[in-house]
Amino acid sequence: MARPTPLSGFPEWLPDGRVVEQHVLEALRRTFELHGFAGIETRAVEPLDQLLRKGETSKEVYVLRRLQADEGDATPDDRGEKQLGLHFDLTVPFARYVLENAGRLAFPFKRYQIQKVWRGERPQEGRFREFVQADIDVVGAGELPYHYEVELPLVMAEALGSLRAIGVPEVRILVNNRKVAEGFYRGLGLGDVEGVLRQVDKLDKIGPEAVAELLVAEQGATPEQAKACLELAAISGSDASVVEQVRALAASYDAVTDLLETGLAELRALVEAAARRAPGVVVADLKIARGLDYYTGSVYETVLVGHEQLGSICSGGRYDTLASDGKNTYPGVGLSIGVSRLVSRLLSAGLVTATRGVPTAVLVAVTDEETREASDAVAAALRARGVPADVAPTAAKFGKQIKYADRRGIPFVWFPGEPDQVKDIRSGDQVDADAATWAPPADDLWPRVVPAGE
RNA sequence: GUGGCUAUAGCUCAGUCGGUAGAGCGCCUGGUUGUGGUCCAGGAGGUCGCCGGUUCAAGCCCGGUUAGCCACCCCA
Repeated sequence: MARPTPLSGFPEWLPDGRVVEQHVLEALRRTFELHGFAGIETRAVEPLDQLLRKGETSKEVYVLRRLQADEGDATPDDRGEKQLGLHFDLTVPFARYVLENAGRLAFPFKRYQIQKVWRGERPQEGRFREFVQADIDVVGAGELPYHYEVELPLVMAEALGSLRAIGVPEVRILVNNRKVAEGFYRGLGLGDVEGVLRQVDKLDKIGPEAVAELLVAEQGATPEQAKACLELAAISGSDASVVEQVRALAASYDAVTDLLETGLAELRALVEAAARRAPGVVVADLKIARGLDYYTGSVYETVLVGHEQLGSICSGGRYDTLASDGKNTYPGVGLSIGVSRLVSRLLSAGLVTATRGVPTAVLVAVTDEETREASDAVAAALRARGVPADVAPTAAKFGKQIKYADRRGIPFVWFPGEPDQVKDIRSGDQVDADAATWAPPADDLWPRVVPAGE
């Protein structure tokens, strides 16, 4: 078979990268559980019509097809079967799960879900077609108290903060409130809120002049309305003063609306709570607009400080109708971490490293094949006491056996003998040892993830 | 989906004016009788992405194709 070429957008890490990824996943799971989120996993596929319903904005969905189903067969639709697609986020499957199990769940329901998702997009650095998301949501039956919109981003701040120890950069959670943007634009007399937001979102890329031109050309705004939009987008800060700035700006354009006031009250509550509980992490930024198609309240976007170009690594928001069966609606709020995007940057930028790519802490050397059993016995004794041990593959010269360990980052090589000896191949120290009692230093027992350079 | 760039050894890459391939790293062996990393000597390893064209001759020029990278779009 010819050598396979890598498939772009379907990332695969080497063993030491996987160590990093698993550490990240483990840390996130722990924080989520500390905050009372229950873990679930949903199937990889959903009916295609369900997948396309939500953010119908040209979601690239991978469709599932049976190889045996050739052209002669009726299409699934003809047979009354549902076309299936791989899910492209965890929110849509969760909404379906909530409806399906509403009678057996207790609301408000807090859940986390860490799974792969698939999107048929053009890959780039940090943009994948298959990637892992770590998602937390709270969903209520009929109602969902506002304070969850404050708490969820703080849980994420804590989760990402727990990764600082391994060298993950500081994060900044940028927040906005859809009611503020919508109330302001409507107050100005601009009806196409989403259209305006889409243009404003380009600010960082094309600059204020170009955005103003687009607002006039594409959204039919007057130059004055465009100017007001840019002024709103320019407001940011981490305390309640941003609320006053927005209100003053709106007043100056005579654009204060009830919706705006509602949104400002919510934004104020979020910013004030965040300033107390996670100082410096949450920043109100009135130009945050993305994903607003179904968000109805707070929206969040998270960047790694110093890696803003990577884009958001954790986004989400409040939606009044996460799910609805016609009779009952289930409002929710949630955020999702792009684990693959985060991990790929950690690895490619050399921010974190694994101390080794194999679990093995001790390689037991084999003197000759006749005495391999003695080496096996040593390994068994070590494993019985929780020390990951491997036995050399061949009774090669000891130099080669040491090299085998060195190549893999295994810190200790064990030499059976009278008495046994164990060598720390980093320092070269070699001492007598007994497999029934010897243990490596705690730091060497399992692979660890540490900031690069340590 | 749109645009630009790239494709040569396991990896990173050179390859001039068209004349049937090189380096570094890695890998294997040895430097004498069981202890790696440095050093020295030797060695293995390539249908130059694929298909076609021009030419006496193509890694090099032309067309196509596939894949990868980057930007846009959008997003985690």
